Amino acid sequence: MVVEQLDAPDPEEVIEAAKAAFRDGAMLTVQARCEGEYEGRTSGYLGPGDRILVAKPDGTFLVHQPTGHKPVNWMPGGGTVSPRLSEGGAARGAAEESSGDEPRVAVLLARRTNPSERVEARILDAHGLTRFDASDGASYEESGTEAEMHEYIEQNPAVLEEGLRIVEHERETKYGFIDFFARDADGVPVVVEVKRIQATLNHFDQLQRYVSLYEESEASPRGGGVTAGNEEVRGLLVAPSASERVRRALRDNDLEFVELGEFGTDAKGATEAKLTDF
Amino acid sequence: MVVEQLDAPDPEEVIEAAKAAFRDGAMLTVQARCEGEYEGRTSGYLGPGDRILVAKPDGTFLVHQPTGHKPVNWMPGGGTVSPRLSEGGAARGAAEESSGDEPRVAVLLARRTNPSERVEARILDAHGLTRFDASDGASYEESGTEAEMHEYIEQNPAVLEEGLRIVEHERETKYGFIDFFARDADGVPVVVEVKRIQATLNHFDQLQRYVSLYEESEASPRGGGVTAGNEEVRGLLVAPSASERVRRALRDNDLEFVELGEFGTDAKGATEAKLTDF
DNA sequence: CGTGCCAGGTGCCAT
DNA sequence: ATGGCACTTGGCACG
Repeated sequence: MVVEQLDAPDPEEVIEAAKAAFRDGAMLTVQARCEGEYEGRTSGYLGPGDRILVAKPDGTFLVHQPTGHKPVNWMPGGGTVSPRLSEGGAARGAAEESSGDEPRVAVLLARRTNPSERVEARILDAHGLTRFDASDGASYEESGTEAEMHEYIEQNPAVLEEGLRIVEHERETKYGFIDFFARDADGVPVVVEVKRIQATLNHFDQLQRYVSLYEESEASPRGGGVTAGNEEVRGLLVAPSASERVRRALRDNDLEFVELGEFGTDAKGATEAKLTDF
Repeated sequence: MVVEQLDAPDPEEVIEAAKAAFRDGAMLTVQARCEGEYEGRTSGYLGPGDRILVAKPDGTFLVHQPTGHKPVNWMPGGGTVSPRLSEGGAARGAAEESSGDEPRVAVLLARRTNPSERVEARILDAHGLTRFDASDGASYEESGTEAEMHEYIEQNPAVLEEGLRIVEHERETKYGFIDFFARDADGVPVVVEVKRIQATLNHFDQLQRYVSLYEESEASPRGGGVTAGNEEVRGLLVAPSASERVRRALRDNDLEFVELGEFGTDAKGATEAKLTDF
């Protein structure tokens, strides 16, 4: 049996099922009305409502509200999720609990260290529970990444500029990594920063950091010359597009923008994915 | 009935349940062996394996493998998820499908525009399905955010430096937003960038951008003076910590680092959360 | 709607 | 472990 479902389990059943699932390395899904609490890098509280809880064998824990892409609360893998029975009432403070005979509720507590943090979900009403003995050996294969864009540029530096010669890829410098260090047709050094998406001000920042570094570090060994020699380093920001703010920032700082989109589909045999389009 | 569970539903049942759930604005969870495919900002493929699929009424769609915090495939809200029956076989290419009498499989297709992208999950074997008519009016309340750190600094500018006076919060400039614009005890202008976490090179970049901008924009109206007057602007990066690289970058560019952690727990009545510590 | 920027960012890979 | 950086980043706030 790959899955095992419980309908409206009581707290004890939730705890039992959760313990068994974690013991056996199964995934657990619970549909429930619950409260949530997080304490760690920040802290927060989520009042009662209907959510889906997911616990994975690697310690991952997710609390999903009915809307939104991100879990409202979560714990990355590496820690542990421990189920336990607790007194009813709000997670907020014990003061609200008046009498001692409140109904017991199931609690899922996810913890980890480094950073030290915890998520607690108090299951006020479990509507459904599913245990899933999942087995998955596949891993996601992606293409169209910036790494591929780098390869494409390295193979076809002329798409950036005629006569450009790539000297080094991922050059490490005192302040960070330059995507490409190159020289133009006249031998002038060129620092290249590549972005797969529309360029932002932070991307401009990066390029500016690398270029000003280069100016410094290469100018200093000259010694004698005052602000000598090598203002002649160029900076290229390569991206499919850029906002006007970014273009102006580049211009004002004597940096250049190279528009490059649809890499890999230009020169080579392209027009392939168009068939499954609609 | 808040939840409705199906055990090992056949493809037709999956489609029916999915249609009904989407029509009624319910959340859908499916435990299944499936393939995944994404096409949009990049493209990618995920071979067969056991995963949990979650579809929300707002168009959110998630594919979760047995490990990892992030869904392996997903679609943010705003689009639509549409269920449909399709021929069996790999999503990879129609060429692999030899005969026409393959078993039909249920497919969940999530799409949106702007950006145009789609995720397709081909459900090869549905182990379990749960429909959840969830109702959740609560929203997450968080504290310890950078916004609160800003408030704290605005109330207690002396924690940054004795005699510092905050002039403006969130000042907009030509290239972006300065967290604080201030003046020190001598009236010298100070640009302040605040980070809640360990400072990174990008954070240094931001501060550097704002400072050099200030130097420019204030120097130009002076007109006559050659590189006149106002090199005298200071830049402060405020964060709980910073790597050595960042500290050096700051030093080399005549910017300053102010270590500030545990904001709000210093001056005020603190030592509160320590009780629920273990 | 785009632009800028924070996020409990997360994940990957390097030293 | 720490650091630098991309990410189908997502999300919010503001012009």
